[in-house]
Amino acid sequence: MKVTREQMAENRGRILDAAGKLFRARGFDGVSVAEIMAAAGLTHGGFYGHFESKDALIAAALAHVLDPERAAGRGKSMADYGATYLSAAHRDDHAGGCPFSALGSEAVRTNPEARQVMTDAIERQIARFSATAPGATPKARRRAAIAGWAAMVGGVILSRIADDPALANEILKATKAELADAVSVTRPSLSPSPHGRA
Amino acid sequence: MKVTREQMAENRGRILDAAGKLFRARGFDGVSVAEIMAAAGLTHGGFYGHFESKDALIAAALAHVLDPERAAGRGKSMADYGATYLSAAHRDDHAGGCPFSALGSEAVRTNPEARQVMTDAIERQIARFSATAPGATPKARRRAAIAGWAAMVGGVILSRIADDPALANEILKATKAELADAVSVTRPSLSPSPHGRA
DNA sequence: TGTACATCAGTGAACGCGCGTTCACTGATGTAC
DNA sequence: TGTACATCAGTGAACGCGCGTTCACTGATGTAC
Repeated sequence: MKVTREQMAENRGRILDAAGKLFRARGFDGVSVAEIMAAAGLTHGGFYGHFESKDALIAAALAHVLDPERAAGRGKSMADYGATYLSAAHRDDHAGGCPFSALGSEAVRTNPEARQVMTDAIERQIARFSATAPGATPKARRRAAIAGWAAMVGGVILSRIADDPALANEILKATKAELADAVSVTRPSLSPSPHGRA
Repeated sequence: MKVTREQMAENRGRILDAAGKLFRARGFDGVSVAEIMAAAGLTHGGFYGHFESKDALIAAALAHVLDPERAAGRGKSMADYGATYLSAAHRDDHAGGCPFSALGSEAVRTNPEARQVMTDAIERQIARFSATAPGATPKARRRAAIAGWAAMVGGVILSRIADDPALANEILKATKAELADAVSVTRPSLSPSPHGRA
């Protein structure tokens, strides 16, 4: 049965929402097209009216989740962002959390469209962090932004792998603390009075 | 046709080698039992004489790759280890590289045995890095060891995702440089003359 | 505004395929004498 | 040391299942008049 154009657009959105959550929770290979469609309140046969293939959905779902218009914590500094990112709440929220920590090592092997979507998101994240990262020059701040982003992603992944809750929490806390120090501590450099944010 | 006990042990070793490489290169779901057996020079039917299931192989292959007796760069300081870890050579060597950067986000969803194997390896890595990480106290060094390890894992994963070679290499270089700085730079603290390694 | 009909979003059965796993069989091994 | 035979590692066909994808069909939509 045909459906209104608005209904169809809403259905597409629900497919993307469901795919974004399920992929992050269980991985690209851990979720079937039929499960995603069921989670969106539809039957699997209609899928190919919305997307060309499961691969195309992967790329579209990542673009949906990483949409800069909908990005979480947009006004936050790198330090604040890092504190939230490295929280137990974010670590435990696989389905709703960052796609890089949820799907990072799998994303390496997805299709070129999805890789491109993630590459753009990495560049955007670095550019955003560069504004509030520590350092006397734009170059130094960008460098700190990249290393900080790497520590966040690695920290959450390692914390999620760790079976022992104490170790898992320690990883989060340690990474968060080092990140906070890097941002707040004045690094000794050639110029004794740093020009970066104190 | 039966085979000598030594031959059987060697076959098991070849299965573990092949599984370790193929899983890192293509992911747990991206490789079939038959492919692993073929890579080990055997046919798939014999697999269940060596392992109870594919899940059991995943745990055994991770334990094999992460075996502390065979660990790479055992004598290296955290700084040296990080420089090698964050090299283009390691990033490009998916099959022979670190299982955490190759399989990190998938490992979160594997079986409890495999999780346990990886948890032990994380703890060992932290303990090892703690010996040469920067910091005035054991606590501070352990903290730096954890954050450094997180940055290494995250840095390689992000560099591998990045489709643009310039960005991919920049991520490696930036993370490596920040790590080197953290190790070499004397952090200002309450005590003006730091007790940690200079 | 009301009617007639072409369009097409969604349904659900069916497809072909590859996977993990099982099993009857083979023939070399290694033990008992 | 030599022989007879029970054991069992490896083979390859076969299994059942779930997956991505296709397709004939349905019936509400939305357009042409």
